[in-house]
Amino acid sequence: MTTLKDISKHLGLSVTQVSRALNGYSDVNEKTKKRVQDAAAELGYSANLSARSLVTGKSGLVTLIRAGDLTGPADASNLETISGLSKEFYQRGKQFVLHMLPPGVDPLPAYRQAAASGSFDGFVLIDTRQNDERVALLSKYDVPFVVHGRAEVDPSHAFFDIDNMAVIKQHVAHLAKLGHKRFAMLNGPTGFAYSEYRMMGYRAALEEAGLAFNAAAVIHGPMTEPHGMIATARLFEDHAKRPTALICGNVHLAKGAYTALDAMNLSIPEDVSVSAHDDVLHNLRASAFYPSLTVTRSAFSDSWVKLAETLCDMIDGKQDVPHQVVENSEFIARASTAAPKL
Amino acid sequence: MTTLKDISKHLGLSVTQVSRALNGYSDVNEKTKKRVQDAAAELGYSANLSARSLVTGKSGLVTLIRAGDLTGPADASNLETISGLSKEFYQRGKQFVLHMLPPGVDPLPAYRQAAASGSFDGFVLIDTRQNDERVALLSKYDVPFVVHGRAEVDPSHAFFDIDNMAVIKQHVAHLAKLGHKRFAMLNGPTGFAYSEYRMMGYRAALEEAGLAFNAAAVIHGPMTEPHGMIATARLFEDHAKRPTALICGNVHLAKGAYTALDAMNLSIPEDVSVSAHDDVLHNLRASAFYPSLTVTRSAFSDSWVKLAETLCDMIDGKQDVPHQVVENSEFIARASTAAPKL
DNA sequence: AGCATTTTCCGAAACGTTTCGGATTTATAC
DNA sequence: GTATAAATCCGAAACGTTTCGGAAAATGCT
Repeated sequence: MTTLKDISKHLGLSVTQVSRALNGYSDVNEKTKKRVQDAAAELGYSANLSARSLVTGKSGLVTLIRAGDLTGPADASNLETISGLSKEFYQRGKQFVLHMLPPGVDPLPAYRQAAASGSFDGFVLIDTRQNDERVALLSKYDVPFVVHGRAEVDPSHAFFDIDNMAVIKQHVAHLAKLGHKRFAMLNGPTGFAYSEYRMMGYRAALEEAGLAFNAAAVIHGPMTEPHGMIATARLFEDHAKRPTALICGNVHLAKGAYTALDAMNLSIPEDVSVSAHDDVLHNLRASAFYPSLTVTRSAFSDSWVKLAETLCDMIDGKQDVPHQVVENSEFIARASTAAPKL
Repeated sequence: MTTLKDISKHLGLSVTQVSRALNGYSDVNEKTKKRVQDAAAELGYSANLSARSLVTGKSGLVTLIRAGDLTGPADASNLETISGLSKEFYQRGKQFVLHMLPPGVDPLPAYRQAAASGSFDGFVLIDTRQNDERVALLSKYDVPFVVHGRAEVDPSHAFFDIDNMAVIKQHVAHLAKLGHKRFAMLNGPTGFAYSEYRMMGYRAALEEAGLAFNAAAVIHGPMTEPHGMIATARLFEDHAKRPTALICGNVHLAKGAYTALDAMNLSIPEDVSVSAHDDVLHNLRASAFYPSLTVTRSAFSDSWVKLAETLCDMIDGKQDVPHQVVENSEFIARASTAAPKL
């Protein structure tokens, strides 16, 4: 393993200058800078991270800790999460440590230990619930962390989120303008901040449109295709009270809804208008639906970029950058929504 | 962050003794050992991993480096790979660092840099090709690594693999015994060691059964359901030369084969016997096929346990444990194979 | 008591990097 | 040519841990 000393001996320079040359300091001659870089490349030098960590106090490690029950239908997005984060951190020079716990294990002790050891520069929190205890824990240890979504309604922590209230408002407004009066929504599971935000947006938008809110027409549950199918079937059970507009939390739910509606001989958009929020996952494209699906769109993958960027900024002590980012979603009207039949 | 020095001052001991006490050395009095441990707990001490790494030369980090084009149909197994490895290493006290490269990027430079930096105690290699350059690279740097599958026909590196020759031999033997004479096989992509091993097993088993090998009846390609469908359709195009037995590289291929055969009005097992190798992935269960699928079975998840175990043994310098493990697969005859029609 | 052993402890060096303060060289101005 | 400023370099200390070699204290043996 080549060290700075090796390079310094090889070039007749001091270790100091070699270090400064490689780290791009301004007080080293451009010529020697190049010489050093060439020598480093030639000797295959790569900095020893432990040594660097020791003196800088930063380990260069960030981590994601999760319970390992990732074998469900959300597989694909989980893989995108993990690989997306890894990729982003890698490009920013951080090592991404993945801690997958055995299924069903409470992750909190693992978080506590990781935080106490001080071995990690930062944490990424995903799948956060409202008032998530992990937020309190990491705050106590005063270690940087960034949250996907928001853990509270008015959080003090760094986060990246989409404007979930606005998302649903766009759907309702679009459908109300088309003339719909009987709405239904397939929301995510209760307890997650995004579900609550969407619920708030739903109620507010209905009120704004002068429509009554019907609690029975909102079903909370996992955002999967099977659940979308089952829940849709339940929503349309009672012929008398059938909604004419169905808003789905994501495209998987919408996919299930399509199947269920088809099975019930209801056509889209003639009998029912369907719209959804589209996270732009690779394995299910909203534009490939038939009829093509009206959506609000915010690429899931944007999150990783922002989350990584924010966390790195926090670690590097940049104060002037915003640590709370709310992204807006684009509304795309397609063929799955139309005016209701009279 | 409390350090050894803090504890030593607090107790009036030397840093040396505190270190040795915490690491359970025998040359420290039991009484002081307890005193030190209590003080450590009281002060919330947790060893600085960077400092330890620097002197021991072991970082406690193991890594998996991959090109990030994981958005294809193999998603689920990739997630199982990653989460499985992470879990196993975590339980063995190693930090699992995931390096996901942007899609299409040559991973070799990343491997070189990671190996040269000496920051990692070990590497896990998956999706290895025959004579994989990564094996040569890591061998050169003399850093421990373990391979899923084998990168050469008679490798010198540590690996965990299933006996792919025997796998196919079991299929052929079973089907030949039932009376089949016209075989076909959907194999994995060329260039991968397991595909080659399976090919060897296929040829050897046919010869053993006194049957001729027909090159046109073997199709190499991605082990996905769509490819299984397309390849099967092609194999059964020519009515005159239709095989009566089809061996599939995995259950996804088999799934595609089922669909294609159904579309061609060929029934299983009356017209065609189908069997496959089953990696026991969570998202597609062989026993849930209709008719239920005859398989050789080796749980993919066993690999992570063995790979992690082996790599940790190598890192800790255990010489007496076997570093090359070939697992046998269980053969399970089910309803998808039967004697051919006369 | 004197000596040998064992037990228990400690000082100092080392790991590879960054960084502080200052030293040396080179360029600029008069 | 000299004084001053700028550019370029370097020695030494520090980060927190482990470990080598040996020292001190306790114990055992005659």
